Amino acid sequence: MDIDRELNKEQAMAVRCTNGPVLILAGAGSGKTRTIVYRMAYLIGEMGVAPWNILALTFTNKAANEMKERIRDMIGERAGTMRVGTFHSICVRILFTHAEKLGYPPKFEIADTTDQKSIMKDVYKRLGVDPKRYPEKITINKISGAKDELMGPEEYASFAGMDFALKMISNIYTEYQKTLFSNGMMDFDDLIMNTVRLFNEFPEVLEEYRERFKYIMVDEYQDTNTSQFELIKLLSAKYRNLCVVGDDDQSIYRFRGANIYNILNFEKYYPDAYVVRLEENYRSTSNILDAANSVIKNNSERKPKALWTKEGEGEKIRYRQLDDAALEAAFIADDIRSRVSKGEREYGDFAILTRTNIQSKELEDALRIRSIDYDVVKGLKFWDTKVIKDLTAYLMTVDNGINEMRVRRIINIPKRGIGNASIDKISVFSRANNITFFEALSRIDNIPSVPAKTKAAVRSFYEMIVRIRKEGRDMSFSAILERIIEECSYLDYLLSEAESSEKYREQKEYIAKLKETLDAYEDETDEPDLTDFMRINGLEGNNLDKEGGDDPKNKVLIMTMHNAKGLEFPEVYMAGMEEGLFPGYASINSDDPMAVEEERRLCYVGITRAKERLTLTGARRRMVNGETRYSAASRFIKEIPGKFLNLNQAVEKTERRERIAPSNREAAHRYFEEKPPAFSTLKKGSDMEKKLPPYKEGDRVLHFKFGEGTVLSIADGGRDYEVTVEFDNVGVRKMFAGFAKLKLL
DNA sequence: GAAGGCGGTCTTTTT
DNA sequence: GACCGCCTTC
Repeated sequence: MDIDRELNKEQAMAVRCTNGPVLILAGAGSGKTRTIVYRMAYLIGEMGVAPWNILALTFTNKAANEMKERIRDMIGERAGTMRVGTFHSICVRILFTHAEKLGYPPKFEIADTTDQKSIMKDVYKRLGVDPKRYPEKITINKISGAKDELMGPEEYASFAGMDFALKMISNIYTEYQKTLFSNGMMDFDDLIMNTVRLFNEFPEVLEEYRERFKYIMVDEYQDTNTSQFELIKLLSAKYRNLCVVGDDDQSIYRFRGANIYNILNFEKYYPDAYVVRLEENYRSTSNILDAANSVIKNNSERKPKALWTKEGEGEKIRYRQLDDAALEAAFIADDIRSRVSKGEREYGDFAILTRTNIQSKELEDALRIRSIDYDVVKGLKFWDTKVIKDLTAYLMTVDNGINEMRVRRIINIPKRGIGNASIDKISVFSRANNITFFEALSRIDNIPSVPAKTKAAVRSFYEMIVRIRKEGRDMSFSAILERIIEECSYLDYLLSEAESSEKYREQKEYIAKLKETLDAYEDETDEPDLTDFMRINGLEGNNLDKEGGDDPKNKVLIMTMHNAKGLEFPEVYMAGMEEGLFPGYASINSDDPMAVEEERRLCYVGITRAKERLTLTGARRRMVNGETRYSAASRFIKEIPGKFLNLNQAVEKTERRERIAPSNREAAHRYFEEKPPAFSTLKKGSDMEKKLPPYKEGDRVLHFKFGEGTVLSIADGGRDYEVTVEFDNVGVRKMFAGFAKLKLL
């Protein structure tokens, strides 16, 4: 390892600065991971630090795995004793050893988003809360936010005080927490909060980990929330060897509680912190980098910085506005295909980035039709599927039956004639007698007012589980799973429920995948245990991409920009660059100006994924929530100076006409004749004639969808006029006069 | 208790 | 357009 030759000056400084708090401000593509990995190797190789004294915290499993791999490449097997993982997985490991101190069973389970929802539903029912007045989702978010700020139910109660609505949330929070606890579960936020609690309440435990983790590094520091900050603060307080790496411009998880001020104020919190800035970008051409810079500089809350590169200008960034989402997808797919057929690229060189997951549908269709290999990188989908939820609930019930929620889930799957009324009675009975829900099943005869038919069904369900449990003692997990599927005729059930054969096939694939995962787990674990299995996998969202057919590498990747963080591709498409989608309506309409800034950071992340060629696309028309929505080009496009952009409108026109499906041709023609392009900033040489709308400020107008409203202002937006209208029912909206077709009243 | 129909909501992003 | 929960009917 020759630090001075293999790293630049700043990177080398970051590596050599091993004592005390260090803040590495690492711009996109500045060799951040490289620096971290070298730093760890340096600590071990040059400073004589024992590998097991190093803790590296990341935000995603992907990042953790990459880091592990790279450090292993550098220092070999010794790397195995370093602790590298996500905040959540590290906390799980700590809690695994100490959960009993907090009163949890040592085999606690992790409640994922779906589990949270069903627990919340149960809580609402018991407390008699109206989900219409207090939507579950919002409540879950509030509770999650409280936990991020380390507020337990008691603290929340005193914070709520006499405020009625807050008190309601507080009551729900208390009951929710009790339910989780009695099910032996922790949700994601609990993992962090409880670890902090453990450290605060048991100083000897904290001391143990302080000694263990003498050197702490935190990646993606800009995404940490308050509880995570507290955690690393506690852990690092003794030796103070805390090195955080991040980029405030890439903070994109505020909605999940990330506190950007953790990084913005790091130097205030640690006045003696050594600060290194990595500003040389090794990834992108200067056109791409300059575009990214010019977008992000519109944000107010950021540390000023200047990314630069030795790379040449490269190609200009292309922007294409197509007429609808299908044409947008077709444009991208054709573009990729032509690049590949010319032999310039392989499929694996391309990534298509989207703002939302739903956007992938059209893109997938377009790629599939053209036989282009692709993969969609999806979040937690696998473990969140109905089939997997069902079957793991079965497995856990066979294993121990402790978790009421899981038993309830499957007691009537497939239909056995055990309805909600009876389930509730059993639940009440179990509480009254202080036994578990599953135990109550064996005493179903003692529960009054359950119909005889139902009782018989419950008995046979209970006996089946006990039977499989007994027989399964010396079977592999996947064999037990097969037994369950057989005994319940689960496949028949799926077939009868499935709305399409395609879906059924997919579900069977999921089952096969689950079996595989179970087998792999049993193979590589000394003392396999289903609770442990669930815990590991509940935290690892997408290991679906591990398989991926013949050549998993050579595929076009479709993913959200959130998912793309930390990755890079020779060619990147950013699809859906439209006002209302990106930035999304929620952020535009938010009264918090920081909301749009977060979207802009996401845009910055997207742009900086591209190494050589970046294409931005948008659709004028898009189906959203079952209705057509017209949108103007994203403001982010307008923030990119023209000199970095290439707008080849002529090309677009011919492409567009070719791609229209015959059935839509007529409608499309009509559409083109009527509608001038909405995109407005690129005025030079416009041959469009813009017409002054027939209304003026203060006039009452009618919109085909939004109804009546009053014109607030009309602004010259280049090719078209931008009209702001305050609608009586839907509030203030901005639109282009050419599109909106407002009628004067 | 189950099945089928209706109406409301959702789509931001994830550990 | 899809999904979910609620309601009605059998």
